[in-house]
Amino acid sequence: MSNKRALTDRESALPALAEAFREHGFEGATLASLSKATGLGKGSLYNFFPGGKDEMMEAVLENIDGWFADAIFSPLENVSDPAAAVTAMFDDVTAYFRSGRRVCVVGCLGLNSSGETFAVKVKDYFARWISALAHCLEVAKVPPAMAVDLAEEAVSGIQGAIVLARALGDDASFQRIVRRLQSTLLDAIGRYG
Amino acid sequence: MSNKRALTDRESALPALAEAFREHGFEGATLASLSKATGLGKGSLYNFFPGGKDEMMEAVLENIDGWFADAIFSPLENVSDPAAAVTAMFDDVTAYFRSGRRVCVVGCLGLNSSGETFAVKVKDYFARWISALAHCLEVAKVPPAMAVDLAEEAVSGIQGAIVLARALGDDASFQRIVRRLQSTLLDAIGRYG
DNA sequence: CAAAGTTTGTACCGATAGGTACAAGGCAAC
DNA sequence: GTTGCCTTGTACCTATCGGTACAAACTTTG
Repeated sequence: MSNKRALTDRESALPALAEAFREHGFEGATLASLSKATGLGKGSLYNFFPGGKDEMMEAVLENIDGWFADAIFSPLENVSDPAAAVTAMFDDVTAYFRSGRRVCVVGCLGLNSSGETFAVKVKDYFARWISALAHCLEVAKVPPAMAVDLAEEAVSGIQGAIVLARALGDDASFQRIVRRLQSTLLDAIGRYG
Repeated sequence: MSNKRALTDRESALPALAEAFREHGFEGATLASLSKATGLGKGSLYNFFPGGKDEMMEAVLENIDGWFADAIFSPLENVSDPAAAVTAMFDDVTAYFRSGRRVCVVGCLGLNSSGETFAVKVKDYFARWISALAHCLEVAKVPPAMAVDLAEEAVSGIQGAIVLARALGDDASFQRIVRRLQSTLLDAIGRYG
């Protein structure tokens, strides 16, 4: 297979690209910084991503979305033990966002106008997260309207915790907030399950 | 007074500057866009803000902080009726952030490395908000540890609501989340007050 | 090894970034 | 009206932006 190498390298550059976008934002990330982050020259970068920065971000979003689909969304959508699934979600999310030290690329994109190009992907990511979590709560017999409300609150709360933890430079606050969100959900599950 | 005009114009440019920084972020806001937003030429901009973009953002932060100090922090710090103060805070915040359509400049600054220059101001803003709100809850006889937790949760929750509402393009979600946060606080006040 | 295709560094492009210099214009005080 | 200060537009600077071109180097295939 002639394109095996190419695809592999393109794929393996994504985490570094994601990290660079996380650190500097989409506008703030220059080709020079992306080149340094990945260890690839400009030539290679444009070889793998002919569409430039836009295509790189697109690929990064796809990659992130894939990770979340596997690690977060699917387990919630195909849940058998809701309480365990919720606990696992919070554990995975805390690890993924490094207790708020790591920023959510998707959330950040939505915040300024440079991300308008990716608006659909951003929206879908959050919509799917909320509906997956709401489904999980409904399986635990939480009334549908309340399930959606709680799911929305939890996803939003995680984003807020990232903002606050970054602003205060204090991941302990992230942990506290997320722990509270988790018990709110577990309480609801316990109440109806 | 010879410098009255100058100071007035500098001050009156701040809202437009803030809006431009909100829309494009700090890195994304170019001098051209700042010039267009304020209606001031480059010459005037550098006359009022010799330090360039950094000084403009500094002034914008100062301005925002002043507004919050007057409208949000002080009423919480010098509270007599905690329930009314909390309700007023949520009303003012909802109006200020236009139900999440408007982004929080301070929160955004904390998210990427371009805001490191302003880290102290960002941190102080959130720290003061949380401690003012916690104080308000303590006046309502909420136990101190719980007051801090609730305050942290509320401030963080507002930031999360902005992120989510922007991402989904749906201010109704902002309203729902903020209403929930408000009742959580009012419940606590009612329970102990 | 030779042929064919991939991957890479380097040099380069026009556009625009943030910032400076400065002369012309506007405005108050006398 | 004239003086002196403040304000402003324009022209200009260098650095860097995202992006292109392309030949050299490397792989893979036979």
